Amino acid sequence: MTKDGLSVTMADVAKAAGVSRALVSIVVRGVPGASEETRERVRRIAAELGYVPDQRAQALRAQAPRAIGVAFQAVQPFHAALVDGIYQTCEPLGYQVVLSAITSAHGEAAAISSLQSNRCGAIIDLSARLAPKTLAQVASRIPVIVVARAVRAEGVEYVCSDDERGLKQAVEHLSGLGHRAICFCSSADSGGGPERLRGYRTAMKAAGMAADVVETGSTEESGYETGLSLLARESLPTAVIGFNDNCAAGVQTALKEAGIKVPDEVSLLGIDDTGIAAAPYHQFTSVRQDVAWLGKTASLRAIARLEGTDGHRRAHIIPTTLTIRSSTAPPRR
Amino acid sequence: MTKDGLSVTMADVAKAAGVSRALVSIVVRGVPGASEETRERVRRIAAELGYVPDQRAQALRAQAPRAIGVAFQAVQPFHAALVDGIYQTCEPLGYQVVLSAITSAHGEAAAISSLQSNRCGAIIDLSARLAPKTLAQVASRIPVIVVARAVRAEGVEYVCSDDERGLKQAVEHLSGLGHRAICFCSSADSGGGPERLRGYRTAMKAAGMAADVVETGSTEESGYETGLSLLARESLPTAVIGFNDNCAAGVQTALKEAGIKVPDEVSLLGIDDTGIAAAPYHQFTSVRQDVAWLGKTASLRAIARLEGTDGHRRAHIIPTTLTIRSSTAPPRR
DNA sequence: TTGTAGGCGTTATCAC
DNA sequence: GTGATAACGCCTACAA
Repeated sequence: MTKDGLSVTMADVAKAAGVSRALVSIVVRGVPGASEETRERVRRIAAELGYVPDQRAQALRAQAPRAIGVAFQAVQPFHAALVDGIYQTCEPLGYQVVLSAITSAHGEAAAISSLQSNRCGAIIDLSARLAPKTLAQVASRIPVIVVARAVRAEGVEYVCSDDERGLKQAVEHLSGLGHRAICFCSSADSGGGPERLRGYRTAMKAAGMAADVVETGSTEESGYETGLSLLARESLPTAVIGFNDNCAAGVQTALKEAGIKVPDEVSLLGIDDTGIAAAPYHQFTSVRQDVAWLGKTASLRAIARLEGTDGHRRAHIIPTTLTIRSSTAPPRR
Repeated sequence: MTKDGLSVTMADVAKAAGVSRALVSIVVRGVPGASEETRERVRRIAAELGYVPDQRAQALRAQAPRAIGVAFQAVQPFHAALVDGIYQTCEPLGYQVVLSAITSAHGEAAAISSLQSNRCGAIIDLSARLAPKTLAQVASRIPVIVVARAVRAEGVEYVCSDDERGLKQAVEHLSGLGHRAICFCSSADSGGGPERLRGYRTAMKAAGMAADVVETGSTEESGYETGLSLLARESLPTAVIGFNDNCAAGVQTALKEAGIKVPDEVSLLGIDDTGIAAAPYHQFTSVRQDVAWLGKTASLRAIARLEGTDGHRRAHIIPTTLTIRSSTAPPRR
């Protein structure tokens, strides 16, 4: 039972054990300087009292910051996977992960500011939408690593997938199967949007095909709308690349409702290779982003910058791979 | 430019402005005790230096904790909405929100422990899977509020939707339409699972119908599997209630693939009323959980317990409502 | 093996 | 209107 709701402190443990605070510190940290007997007794009393070291006091005392701040959007499954990867990399290395969510009530600026006031040594921003100038200002004080968006701002590093090359892989896969009419659902505003579009155009040109771009969004719903617009055409393309898996799923639903079979009549390709692509009734061929690698790279860069062991770099481009499933096949003659 | 990468402190501002630290404190907090002229100058210099108050030091100095800890799973869209609601309630009231993610690399116990060592005054657990005894132990030191799971543990409060009544609403809606063969996809292990099942059984009995329960999971994939198992029966039920919207979506996909039309041949009902249910090509009738209300209630309880203004209560049950869309209709004769 | 002193950044109290 | 001083909980020296 704690006294008056206040949390139990190191001094409480020391008093209860009849030793000094420093000794308690030695024991809980497991450093040499105490007899095994004392160690045992102090540990037992600490456990009885429910003592938990105060991280904030520890951090305040510490010279160098040992916390990595992460600004993320809770609604994004992609972010969830990245956060997981960041924990996996940072905690074993002894770095605390401090989270700040970007929500409607708590924007990106508030999230970053909260991370700053928690004295994080570096910030990983999974959803950089702020003006480059603003980010540069933050970066002049704390190392900033942006994930999944190519931000050109002074002092800001970014880590993202090689979207351009990913689209090239997608187009080459389809053209290798014999497709000549390949439509790309583009979403210019989304992260990686410009790169994906550029990669598509370049690859189509290289293969001697005419580009066929439809502007859409990154949601399943917008994919569905796009699917309807394709069905309204005189003739369907033989293959469609969704902006991402969500979008491809929406396209598929629209096609299915119209009785168009995938891949018999139209081949369908997603991007990101999320759980949706792998679901048994989708089985999309998809351009895979290596989320674990992205998270690990961002973490390691954050730590390197924090420790000052390494200078600033601008970009880290992570390769993509193509996961081939049953949604792509040669076109019907 | 900061010196040596160390963050700028109140003392730095004081020195640069040629005043004492206490005066800087007065200015940044906006409390009376400084001339408007000085105020202006200090503020300007603080901004130039990029001074941000150290929250950890503030908290250390403060007598009572003013932080609410939240343990959540980033992969859950439901949690994202709750976190949003918690920010919306806590921050305007002057409480800091401290997040700790529950991931594969960082389990529930680690998340709670991290919250404790950050000296949060109360913990909101969105994903309580720990043994009640373990939770009770935590609750003996810090107020614990569990969301979306009825946890019977000493000292633990929980806030959840009235799942039992929600299922009753669902069954009554269907029986009102004339359905007599209503199948429920149950997921006993998920949050609210037992309550939903109980509500279904009670309502079916009250309506004089035989219960028809299929065990499934909470994912779209498991719904798809369940859909296949229903198709293998001699005759389909005239209505199916998915364990949640994901599950219902999976069932729908399986039915559609087999050429079964919703709601013409089978009525389909989801639970949670997420974006999936509202999507144009699903349009599920769904039992709505009031996520904003859940988040607000959990936050207010956490604050009340932290401030000690209010004693412990056990449960807070939030009513559900039925959102009726086009996936439910009278059965075919 | 154990205890003492000092300081991390902040704020509250009290003199000036 | 302003400036010293102490204290929050912890850790690193250093002294006993």
